[in-house]
Amino acid sequence: MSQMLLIHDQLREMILSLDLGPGERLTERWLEGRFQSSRTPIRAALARLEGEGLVQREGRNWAVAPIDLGEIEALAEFREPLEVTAVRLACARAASADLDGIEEMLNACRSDVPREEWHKIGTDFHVEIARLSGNKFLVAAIDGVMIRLSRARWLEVWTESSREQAWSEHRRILGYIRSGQSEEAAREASAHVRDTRDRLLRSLNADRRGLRARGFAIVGAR
Amino acid sequence: MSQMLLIHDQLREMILSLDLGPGERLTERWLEGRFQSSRTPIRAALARLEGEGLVQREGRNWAVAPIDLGEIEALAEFREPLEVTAVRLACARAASADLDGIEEMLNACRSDVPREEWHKIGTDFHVEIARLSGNKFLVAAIDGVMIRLSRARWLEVWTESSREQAWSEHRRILGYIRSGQSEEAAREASAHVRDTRDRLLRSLNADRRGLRARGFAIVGAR
DNA sequence: AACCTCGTTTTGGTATCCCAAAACAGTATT
DNA sequence: AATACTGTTTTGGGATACCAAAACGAGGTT
Repeated sequence: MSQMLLIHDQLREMILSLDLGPGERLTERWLEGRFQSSRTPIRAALARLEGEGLVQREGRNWAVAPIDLGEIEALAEFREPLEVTAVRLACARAASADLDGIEEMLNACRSDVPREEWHKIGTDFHVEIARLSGNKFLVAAIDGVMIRLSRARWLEVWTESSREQAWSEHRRILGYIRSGQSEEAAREASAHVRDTRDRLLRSLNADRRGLRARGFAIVGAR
Repeated sequence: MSQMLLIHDQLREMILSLDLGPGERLTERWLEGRFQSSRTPIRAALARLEGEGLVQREGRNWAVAPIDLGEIEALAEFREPLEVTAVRLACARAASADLDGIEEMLNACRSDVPREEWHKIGTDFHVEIARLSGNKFLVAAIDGVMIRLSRARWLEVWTESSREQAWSEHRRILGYIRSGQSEEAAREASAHVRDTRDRLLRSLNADRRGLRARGFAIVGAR
Protein backbone atom coordinates (compact mmCIF):
# COMPACT_ATOMS: atom_id res chain seq x y z
CA MET A 1 0.00 0.00 0.00
CA SER A 2 1.19 3.52 -0.72
CA GLN A 3 2.81 5.52 2.01
CA MET A 4 0.29 8.31 1.64
CA LEU A 5 -2.59 5.98 2.49
CA LEU A 6 -0.73 4.60 5.50
CA ILE A 7 -0.14 8.10 6.82
CA HIS A 8 -3.74 9.05 6.08
CA ASP A 9 -5.08 6.07 8.01
CA GLN A 10 -2.77 6.50 10.97
CA LEU A 11 -3.32 10.22 11.27
CA ARG A 12 -7.06 9.72 10.95
CA GLU A 13 -6.94 7.14 13.70
CA MET A 14 -5.01 9.54 15.94
CA ILE A 15 -7.62 12.23 15.34
CA LEU A 16 -10.68 10.01 15.77
CA SER A 17 -9.32 8.45 18.96
CA LEU A 18 -8.77 11.97 20.36
CA ASP A 19 -5.07 11.15 20.59
CA LEU A 20 -4.70 14.46 18.78
CA GLY A 21 -7.03 16.92 20.46
CA PRO A 22 -9.71 18.85 18.55
CA GLY A 23 -8.27 22.25 17.61
CA GLU A 24 -4.67 21.12 17.93
CA ARG A 25 -2.26 22.77 15.53
CA LEU A 26 -0.39 20.55 13.08
CA THR A 27 2.75 21.46 11.18
CA GLU A 28 3.90 19.54 8.15
CA ARG A 29 7.38 19.46 9.66
CA TRP A 30 6.21 17.81 12.87
CA LEU A 31 4.28 15.19 10.93
CA GLU A 32 7.38 14.63 8.82
CA GLY A 33 9.25 13.54 11.94
CA ARG A 34 6.30 11.69 13.44
CA PHE A 35 5.81 9.47 10.40
CA GLN A 36 9.43 9.33 9.25
CA SER A 37 8.58 10.40 5.75
CA SER A 38 8.82 13.41 3.50
CA ARG A 39 6.22 16.12 3.17
CA THR A 40 4.92 14.98 -0.20
CA PRO A 41 2.77 12.08 1.04
CA ILE A 42 1.93 14.02 4.20
CA ARG A 43 0.45 16.87 2.24
CA ALA A 44 -1.60 14.43 0.17
CA ALA A 45 -2.89 12.82 3.35
CA LEU A 46 -3.76 16.22 4.87
CA ALA A 47 -5.65 17.17 1.72
CA ARG A 48 -7.72 14.00 2.03
CA LEU A 49 -8.42 14.53 5.70
CA GLU A 50 -9.51 18.07 4.93
CA GLY A 51 -12.09 16.64 2.55
CA GLU A 52 -13.34 14.37 5.32
CA GLY A 53 -13.69 17.34 7.64
CA LEU A 54 -11.18 16.04 10.18
CA VAL A 55 -8.52 18.64 9.47
CA GLN A 56 -8.84 22.33 8.58
CA ARG A 57 -6.78 25.24 7.43
CA GLU A 58 -6.24 27.93 10.04
CA GLY A 59 -4.88 30.82 8.08
CA ARG A 60 -1.83 29.33 6.46
CA ASN A 61 -1.44 26.27 8.63
CA TRP A 62 -3.20 23.06 9.54
CA ALA A 63 -5.25 22.15 12.60
CA VAL A 64 -7.31 19.21 13.81
CA ALA A 65 -10.95 20.20 13.28
CA PRO A 66 -12.63 21.37 16.51
CA ILE A 67 -15.81 19.71 17.74
CA ASP A 68 -18.62 21.99 16.59
CA LEU A 69 -22.05 21.77 18.23
CA GLY A 70 -23.68 23.64 15.37
CA GLU A 71 -22.19 21.17 12.95
CA ILE A 72 -23.66 18.26 14.92
CA GLU A 73 -27.11 19.78 14.59
CA ALA A 74 -26.63 20.41 10.89
CA LEU A 75 -25.36 16.86 10.43
CA ALA A 76 -28.49 15.43 12.05
CA GLU A 77 -30.68 17.53 9.76
CA PHE A 78 -28.71 16.30 6.75
CA ARG A 79 -28.52 12.75 7.94
CA GLU A 80 -32.20 12.17 8.63
CA PRO A 81 -33.41 11.98 5.01
CA LEU A 82 -30.36 9.92 4.09
CA GLU A 83 -31.00 7.27 6.73
CA VAL A 84 -34.69 7.21 5.90
CA THR A 85 -33.93 6.69 2.23
CA ALA A 86 -31.29 4.04 2.94
CA VAL A 87 -33.66 2.11 5.16
CA ARG A 88 -36.50 2.25 2.63
CA LEU A 89 -34.26 1.01 -0.17
CA ALA A 90 -32.80 -1.68 2.07
CA CYS A 91 -36.34 -2.97 2.70
CA ALA A 92 -36.84 -3.31 -1.01
CA ARG A 93 -33.46 -4.74 -1.92
CA ALA A 94 -31.81 -6.54 1.01
CA ALA A 95 -31.49 -10.32 1.09
CA SER A 96 -32.19 -12.11 4.35
CA ALA A 97 -28.56 -13.30 4.56
CA ASP A 98 -27.35 -9.69 4.49
CA LEU A 99 -29.52 -8.89 7.48
CA ASP A 100 -28.17 -11.91 9.36
CA GLY A 101 -24.67 -10.46 9.05
CA ILE A 102 -25.76 -7.15 10.51
CA GLU A 103 -27.69 -8.83 13.30
CA GLU A 104 -24.57 -10.78 14.25
CA MET A 105 -22.68 -7.50 14.40
CA LEU A 106 -25.17 -6.12 16.89
CA ASN A 107 -25.14 -9.33 18.91
CA ALA A 108 -21.37 -9.09 19.27
CA CYS A 109 -21.90 -6.19 21.67
CA ARG A 110 -22.58 -7.58 25.13
CA SER A 111 -21.97 -5.54 28.25
CA ASP A 112 -18.47 -6.97 28.70
CA VAL A 113 -17.01 -5.80 25.37
CA PRO A 114 -14.87 -2.65 25.43
CA ARG A 115 -16.27 0.75 24.51
CA GLU A 116 -14.10 0.82 21.37
CA GLU A 117 -16.11 -2.07 20.02
CA TRP A 118 -19.47 -0.42 20.72
CA HIS A 119 -18.20 2.72 19.09
CA LYS A 120 -17.04 0.97 15.94
CA ILE A 121 -20.12 -1.20 15.52
CA GLY A 122 -22.42 1.74 16.16
CA THR A 123 -20.83 3.38 13.13
CA ASP A 124 -20.67 0.29 10.97
CA PHE A 125 -24.34 -0.52 11.52
CA HIS A 126 -25.43 2.58 9.65
CA VAL A 127 -22.89 2.18 6.87
CA GLU A 128 -23.87 -1.46 6.35
CA ILE A 129 -27.56 -0.61 6.17
CA ALA A 130 -26.67 2.03 3.60
CA ARG A 131 -24.73 -0.58 1.67
CA LEU A 132 -27.88 -2.67 1.40
CA SER A 133 -29.50 0.23 -0.42
CA GLY A 134 -27.15 -0.52 -3.28
CA ASN A 135 -26.50 3.21 -3.79
CA LYS A 136 -22.86 4.20 -3.54
CA PHE A 137 -23.63 7.86 -2.98
CA LEU A 138 -25.83 7.06 0.01
CA VAL A 139 -23.04 4.88 1.39
CA ALA A 140 -20.42 7.59 0.91
CA ALA A 141 -22.62 10.30 2.41
CA ILE A 142 -23.59 8.29 5.48
CA ASP A 143 -20.00 7.18 5.94
CA GLY A 144 -18.93 10.81 5.80
CA VAL A 145 -21.52 11.80 8.37
CA MET A 146 -20.49 9.03 10.74
CA ILE A 147 -16.84 10.03 10.47
CA ARG A 148 -17.71 13.61 11.35
CA LEU A 149 -19.82 12.45 14.31
CA SER A 150 -17.24 9.92 15.41
CA ARG A 151 -15.38 11.94 18.03
CA ALA A 152 -18.55 13.17 19.68
CA ARG A 153 -19.81 9.61 19.82
CA TRP A 154 -17.09 8.64 22.30
CA LEU A 155 -19.22 10.41 24.85
CA GLU A 156 -22.34 8.59 23.72
CA VAL A 157 -20.85 5.15 24.31
CA TRP A 158 -19.47 6.23 27.67
CA THR A 159 -22.63 5.56 29.67
CA GLU A 160 -24.41 2.21 29.62
CA SER A 161 -27.84 3.77 29.31
CA SER A 162 -26.91 5.61 26.11
CA ARG A 163 -25.44 2.47 24.63
CA GLU A 164 -28.51 0.42 25.45
CA GLN A 165 -30.85 3.09 24.14
CA ALA A 166 -29.01 3.29 20.82
CA TRP A 167 -28.84 -0.49 20.53
CA SER A 168 -32.54 -1.02 21.07
CA GLU A 169 -33.21 1.54 18.36
CA HIS A 170 -30.82 -0.26 16.03
CA ARG A 171 -32.59 -3.55 16.71
CA ARG A 172 -35.99 -2.06 16.03
CA ILE A 173 -34.80 -0.65 12.72
CA LEU A 174 -33.33 -3.98 11.70
CA GLY A 175 -36.47 -5.82 12.76
CA TYR A 176 -38.70 -3.63 10.61
CA ILE A 177 -36.39 -4.05 7.63
CA ARG A 178 -36.47 -7.81 8.07
CA SER A 179 -40.25 -7.91 8.05
CA GLY A 180 -40.39 -5.50 5.12
CA GLN A 181 -42.32 -2.82 7.02
CA SER A 182 -40.62 0.05 5.23
CA GLU A 183 -42.70 2.90 6.65
CA GLU A 184 -42.20 1.76 10.24
CA ALA A 185 -38.49 1.29 9.56
CA ALA A 186 -38.29 4.78 8.10
CA ARG A 187 -40.07 6.34 11.06
CA GLU A 188 -37.81 4.48 13.46
CA ALA A 189 -34.66 5.55 11.59
CA SER A 190 -35.85 9.12 11.64
CA ALA A 191 -36.46 9.01 15.38
CA HIS A 192 -33.08 7.37 15.93
CA VAL A 193 -31.27 10.20 14.17
CA ARG A 194 -33.02 12.80 16.31
CA ASP A 195 -32.48 10.84 19.52
CA THR A 196 -28.81 10.44 18.75
CA ARG A 197 -28.48 14.15 18.08
CA ASP A 198 -30.07 14.92 21.44
CA ARG A 199 -27.86 12.42 23.27
CA LEU A 200 -24.71 13.82 21.70
CA LEU A 201 -25.57 17.45 22.38
CA ARG A 202 -26.59 16.68 25.96
CA SER A 203 -23.34 14.82 26.63
CA LEU A 204 -21.21 17.47 25.00
CA ASN A 205 -22.84 20.27 26.94
CA ALA A 206 -22.51 18.36 30.18
CA ASP A 207 -18.82 17.60 29.65
CA ARG A 208 -17.96 20.81 27.90
CA ARG A 209 -15.89 22.33 30.67
CA GLY A 210 -13.98 19.11 31.26
CA LEU A 211 -13.17 18.70 27.57
CA ARG A 212 -12.03 22.31 27.31
CA ALA A 213 -9.78 21.73 30.31
CA ARG A 214 -8.12 18.86 28.45
CA GLY A 215 -7.26 21.35 25.70
CA PHE A 216 -10.02 20.27 23.32
CA ALA A 217 -11.58 23.02 21.23
CA ILE A 218 -15.38 22.81 21.48
CA VAL A 219 -17.13 25.49 19.49
CA GLY A 220 -20.73 26.38 18.73
CA ALA A 221 -23.89 27.64 20.35
CA ARG A 222 -25.29 27.05 23.85
CA MET B 1 -4.52 32.63 -5.25
CA SER B 2 -2.41 29.53 -5.06
CA GLN B 3 -1.33 27.88 -8.25
CA MET B 4 -2.93 24.62 -7.25
CA LEU B 5 -6.37 26.21 -7.09
CA LEU B 6 -5.87 27.90 -10.45
CA ILE B 7 -4.94 24.59 -12.03
CA HIS B 8 -7.84 22.87 -10.30
CA ASP B 9 -10.35 25.41 -11.60
CA GLN B 10 -9.01 25.45 -15.14
CA LEU B 11 -8.77 21.69 -15.41
CA ARG B 12 -12.24 21.34 -13.98
CA GLU B 13 -13.55 23.80 -16.53
CA MET B 14 -11.90 21.84 -19.33
CA ILE B 15 -13.52 18.64 -18.11
CA LEU B 16 -16.99 20.08 -17.51
CA SER B 17 -17.04 21.82 -20.89
CA LEU B 18 -16.16 18.49 -22.54
CA ASP B 19 -12.98 20.11 -23.84
CA LEU B 20 -11.33 17.05 -22.36
CA GLY B 21 -13.42 14.05 -23.38
CA PRO B 22 -14.90 11.62 -20.84
CA GLY B 23 -12.52 8.68 -20.52
CA GLU B 24 -9.51 10.60 -21.85
CA ARG B 25 -6.15 9.63 -20.37
CA LEU B 26 -4.24 12.30 -18.46
CA THR B 27 -0.56 12.15 -17.61
CA GLU B 28 0.99 14.36 -14.99
CA ARG B 29 3.74 15.16 -17.46
CA TRP B 30 1.32 16.41 -20.11
CA LEU B 31 -0.49 18.60 -17.59
CA GLU B 32 2.91 19.92 -16.48
CA GLY B 33 3.45 21.30 -19.96
CA ARG B 34 -0.16 22.38 -20.42
CA PHE B 35 -0.20 24.53 -17.28
CA GLN B 36 3.46 25.52 -17.26
CA SER B 37 3.98 24.39 -13.70
CA SER B 38 5.56 21.58 -11.75
CA ARG B 39 3.89 18.33 -10.86
CA THR B 40 3.42 19.16 -7.18
CA PRO B 41 0.41 21.51 -7.55
CA ILE B 42 -0.88 19.38 -10.42
CA ARG B 43 -0.99 16.30 -8.27
CA ALA B 44 -2.84 18.22 -5.55
CA ALA B 45 -5.37 19.46 -8.11
CA LEU B 46 -5.88 15.93 -9.46
CA ALA B 47 -6.46 14.64 -5.95
CA ARG B 48 -9.19 17.23 -5.48
CA LEU B 49 -10.83 16.48 -8.78
CA GLU B 50 -10.80 12.81 -7.88
CA GLY B 51 -12.82 13.67 -4.78
CA GLU B 52 -15.32 15.52 -6.93
CA GLY B 53 -15.67 12.48 -9.18
CA LEU B 54 -14.40 14.27 -12.29
CA VAL B 55 -11.13 12.36 -12.53
CA GLN B 56 -10.33 8.72 -11.76
CA ARG B 57 -7.41 6.38 -11.40
CA GLU B 58 -7.11 3.82 -14.16
CA GLY B 59 -4.58 1.40 -12.82
CA ARG B 60 -1.63 3.61 -12.09
CA ASN B 61 -2.58 6.60 -14.20
CA TRP B 62 -5.23 9.28 -14.38
CA ALA B 63 -8.25 9.62 -16.65
CA VAL B 64 -11.19 11.96 -17.05
CA ALA B 65 -14.17 10.18 -15.50
CA PRO B 66 -16.42 8.57 -18.12
CA ILE B 67 -20.11 9.40 -18.27
CA ASP B 68 -21.83 6.56 -16.43
CA LEU B 69 -25.55 5.93 -16.95
CA GLY B 70 -25.75 3.80 -13.82
CA GLU B 71 -24.23 6.64 -11.86
CA ILE B 72 -26.85 9.05 -13.17
CA GLU B 73 -29.60 6.77 -11.90
CA ALA B 74 -27.91 6.40 -8.53
CA LEU B 75 -27.43 10.16 -8.33
CA ALA B 76 -31.14 10.76 -8.90
CA GLU B 77 -32.00 8.28 -6.14
CA PHE B 78 -29.58 10.03 -3.80
CA ARG B 79 -30.59 13.51 -4.87
CA GLU B 80 -34.33 13.17 -4.41
CA PRO B 81 -34.42 13.19 -0.60
CA LEU B 82 -31.81 15.95 -0.56
CA GLU B 83 -33.81 18.27 -2.78
CA VAL B 84 -36.99 17.49 -0.89
CA THR B 85 -35.32 18.31 2.41
CA ALA B 86 -33.73 21.47 1.05
CA VAL B 87 -37.03 22.72 -0.29
CA ARG B 88 -38.88 21.99 2.96
CA LEU B 89 -36.27 23.83 5.01
CA ALA B 90 -36.21 26.69 2.53
CA CYS B 91 -39.97 27.08 3.02
CA ALA B 92 -39.43 27.45 6.74
CA ARG B 93 -36.39 29.67 6.66
CA ALA B 94 -36.15 31.69 3.44
CA ALA B 95 -36.77 35.42 3.40
CA SER B 96 -38.80 36.89 0.57
CA ALA B 97 -35.80 38.90 -0.65
CA ASP B 98 -33.80 35.69 -1.08
CA LEU B 99 -36.51 34.29 -3.31
CA ASP B 100 -36.51 37.48 -5.40
CA GLY B 101 -32.85 36.90 -6.19
CA ILE B 102 -33.51 33.39 -7.38
CA GLU B 103 -36.51 34.46 -9.42
CA GLU B 104 -34.37 37.06 -11.19
CA MET B 105 -31.89 34.33 -12.01
CA LEU B 106 -34.60 32.30 -13.70
CA ASN B 107 -35.94 35.37 -15.51
CA ALA B 108 -32.50 36.00 -16.97
CA CYS B 109 -33.02 32.98 -19.22
CA ARG B 110 -34.98 34.03 -22.26
CA SER B 111 -34.87 32.09 -25.51
CA ASP B 112 -32.10 34.28 -26.92
CA VAL B 113 -29.48 33.61 -24.21
CA PRO B 114 -26.77 31.07 -25.02
CA ARG B 115 -26.97 27.47 -23.85
CA GLU B 116 -24.03 28.01 -21.52
CA GLU B 117 -26.17 30.41 -19.51
CA TRP B 118 -29.09 27.99 -19.25
CA HIS B 119 -26.69 25.28 -18.19
CA LYS B 120 -25.10 27.37 -15.47
CA ILE B 121 -28.34 28.76 -14.08
CA GLY B 122 -29.97 25.34 -14.11
CA THR B 123 -27.21 24.23 -11.76
CA ASP B 124 -27.16 27.35 -9.62
CA PHE B 125 -30.91 27.25 -9.03
CA HIS B 126 -30.62 24.04 -7.06
CA VAL B 127 -27.55 25.14 -5.13
CA GLU B 128 -29.15 28.45 -4.20
CA ILE B 129 -32.31 26.76 -2.98
CA ALA B 130 -30.11 24.50 -0.90
CA ARG B 131 -28.36 27.54 0.48
CA LEU B 132 -31.70 28.85 1.74
CA SER B 133 -31.97 25.72 3.85
CA GLY B 134 -29.11 27.10 5.92
CA ASN B 135 -27.50 23.66 6.07
CA LYS B 136 -23.96 23.55 4.71
CA PHE B 137 -23.98 19.79 4.28
CA LEU B 138 -27.07 19.94 2.10
CA VAL B 139 -25.42 22.67 0.03
CA ALA B 140 -22.22 20.68 -0.39
CA ALA B 141 -24.06 17.46 -1.26
CA ILE B 142 -26.34 19.08 -3.83
CA ASP B 143 -23.41 20.99 -5.28
CA GLY B 144 -21.51 17.71 -5.61
CA VAL B 145 -24.45 16.05 -7.33
CA MET B 146 -24.84 18.91 -9.79
CA ILE B 147 -21.15 18.80 -10.65
CA ARG B 148 -21.38 15.09 -11.37
CA LEU B 149 -24.48 15.62 -13.53
CA SER B 150 -23.02 18.65 -15.25
CA ARG B 151 -21.59 17.04 -18.36
CA ALA B 152 -24.73 15.04 -19.06
CA ARG B 153 -26.78 18.20 -18.69
CA TRP B 154 -25.22 19.71 -21.81
CA LEU B 155 -27.53 17.39 -23.69
CA GLU B 156 -30.52 18.45 -21.63
CA VAL B 157 -30.13 22.13 -22.47
CA TRP B 158 -29.59 21.27 -26.13
CA THR B 159 -33.27 21.11 -27.08
CA GLU B 160 -35.69 23.93 -26.39
CA SER B 161 -38.40 21.61 -25.12
CA SER B 162 -36.16 20.17 -22.42
CA ARG B 163 -35.09 23.62 -21.32
CA GLU B 164 -38.68 24.86 -21.12
CA GLN B 165 -39.82 21.76 -19.27
CA ALA B 166 -37.10 22.11 -16.67
CA TRP B 167 -37.74 25.83 -16.29
CA SER B 168 -41.45 25.46 -15.69
CA GLU B 169 -40.66 22.91 -13.01
CA HIS B 170 -38.19 25.30 -11.43
CA ARG B 171 -40.79 28.05 -11.42
CA ARG B 172 -43.40 25.82 -9.83
CA ILE B 173 -40.97 24.84 -7.06
CA LEU B 174 -40.09 28.47 -6.41
CA GLY B 175 -43.77 29.47 -6.41
CA TYR B 176 -44.67 26.88 -3.79
CA ILE B 177 -41.75 27.95 -1.62
CA ARG B 178 -42.85 31.56 -1.87
CA SER B 179 -46.36 30.75 -0.72
CA GLY B 180 -45.04 28.50 2.02
CA GLN B 181 -46.74 25.37 0.67
CA SER B 182 -43.97 23.05 1.77
CA GLU B 183 -45.64 19.74 0.93
CA GLU B 184 -46.51 20.84 -2.59
CA ALA B 185 -43.00 22.20 -3.02
CA ALA B 186 -41.54 18.92 -1.82
CA ARG B 187 -43.72 16.87 -4.17
CA GLU B 188 -42.76 19.13 -7.06
CA ALA B 189 -39.04 18.91 -6.26
CA SER B 190 -39.30 15.15 -6.09
CA ALA B 191 -41.01 15.00 -9.48
CA HIS B 192 -38.44 17.37 -10.94
CA VAL B 193 -35.56 15.11 -9.91
CA ARG B 194 -37.20 12.09 -11.52
CA ASP B 195 -38.13 14.00 -14.67
CA THR B 196 -34.61 15.30 -15.01
CA ARG B 197 -33.22 11.81 -14.61
CA ASP B 198 -35.50 10.56 -17.37
CA ARG B 199 -34.61 13.44 -19.68
CA LEU B 200 -30.90 12.88 -19.16
CA LEU B 201 -31.04 9.15 -19.70
CA ARG B 202 -33.23 9.54 -22.77
CA SER B 203 -30.88 12.08 -24.31
CA LEU B 204 -27.79 10.05 -23.52
CA ASN B 205 -29.23 6.89 -24.98
CA ALA B 206 -30.35 8.73 -28.10
CA ASP B 207 -26.94 10.34 -28.66
CA ARG B 208 -24.87 7.48 -27.37
CA ARG B 209 -23.44 6.41 -30.69
CA GLY B 210 -22.61 9.98 -31.68
CA LEU B 211 -20.86 10.68 -28.40
CA ARG B 212 -18.88 7.46 -28.64
CA ALA B 213 -17.82 8.45 -32.15
CA ARG B 214 -16.39 11.69 -30.75
CA GLY B 215 -14.22 9.55 -28.50
CA PHE B 216 -16.31 10.01 -25.36
CA ALA B 217 -16.49 7.06 -23.01
CA ILE B 218 -20.12 6.36 -22.10
CA VAL B 219 -20.51 3.41 -19.78
CA GLY B 220 -23.39 1.71 -18.01
CA ALA B 221 -26.54 -0.29 -18.65
CA ARG B 222 -29.00 -0.15 -21.57
C1' DA C 1 6.91 50.42 30.92
C1' DA C 2 4.71 50.36 26.32
C1' DC C 3 5.54 50.32 21.58
C1' DC C 4 7.67 50.27 17.24
C1' DT C 5 11.54 48.21 14.21
C1' DC C 6 14.12 45.22 11.81
C1' DG C 7 16.61 40.91 11.40
C1' DT C 8 16.03 35.91 12.26
C1' DT C 9 13.43 31.75 12.15
C1' DT C 10 9.76 28.89 10.78
C1' DT C 11 6.10 28.01 7.82
C1' DG C 12 3.78 26.25 3.73
C1' DG C 13 4.16 26.47 -1.58
C1' DT C 14 6.73 25.09 -5.50
C1' DA C 15 10.39 23.08 -8.42
C1' DT C 16 13.45 19.49 -9.16
C1' DC C 17 15.63 15.15 -8.58
C1' DC C 18 15.72 10.14 -7.94
C1' DC C 19 13.62 5.66 -7.99
C1' DA C 20 10.96 1.38 -8.85
C1' DA C 21 7.56 -0.55 -11.48
C1' DA C 22 4.92 -0.89 -15.53
C1' DA C 23 4.48 -0.34 -20.57
C1' DC C 24 6.64 -0.77 -24.82
C1' DA C 25 9.38 -2.25 -28.71
C1' DG C 26 12.84 -4.56 -31.03
C1' DT C 27 15.07 -8.93 -31.49
C1' DA C 28 16.05 -13.52 -31.34
C1' DT C 29 14.18 -18.07 -31.06
C1' DT C 30 11.11 -21.63 -32.28
C1' DA D 1 4.74 -16.14 -38.50
C1' DA D 2 4.05 -16.42 -33.65
C1' DT D 3 6.09 -15.92 -29.32
C1' DA D 4 9.16 -15.32 -25.61
C1' DC D 5 12.72 -12.38 -23.93
C1' DT D 6 15.22 -8.21 -22.77
C1' DG D 7 16.73 -3.51 -22.84
C1' DT D 8 14.66 1.08 -23.09
C1' DT D 9 11.31 4.50 -22.14
C1' DT D 10 7.66 6.44 -19.57
C1' DT D 11 4.93 6.53 -15.66
C1' DG D 12 3.63 7.95 -10.97
C1' DG D 13 5.50 7.92 -5.95
C1' DG D 14 8.59 9.93 -2.91
C1' DA D 15 12.60 12.89 -1.19
C1' DT D 16 14.96 17.00 -1.26
C1' DA D 17 16.13 21.79 -2.36
C1' DC D 18 14.69 26.43 -2.69
C1' DC D 19 11.73 30.45 -2.03
C1' DA D 20 8.62 34.10 -0.30
C1' DA D 21 5.79 35.38 3.22
C1' DA D 22 4.30 35.23 7.84
C1' DA D 23 5.51 34.79 12.79
C1' DC D 24 8.59 35.76 16.27
C1' DG D 25 11.93 38.32 19.28
C1' DA D 26 15.62 41.10 20.72
C1' DG D 27 16.93 45.78 20.92
C1' DG D 28 16.13 50.40 20.66
C1' DT D 29 12.94 54.51 21.01
C1' DT D 30 9.54 57.23 23.24
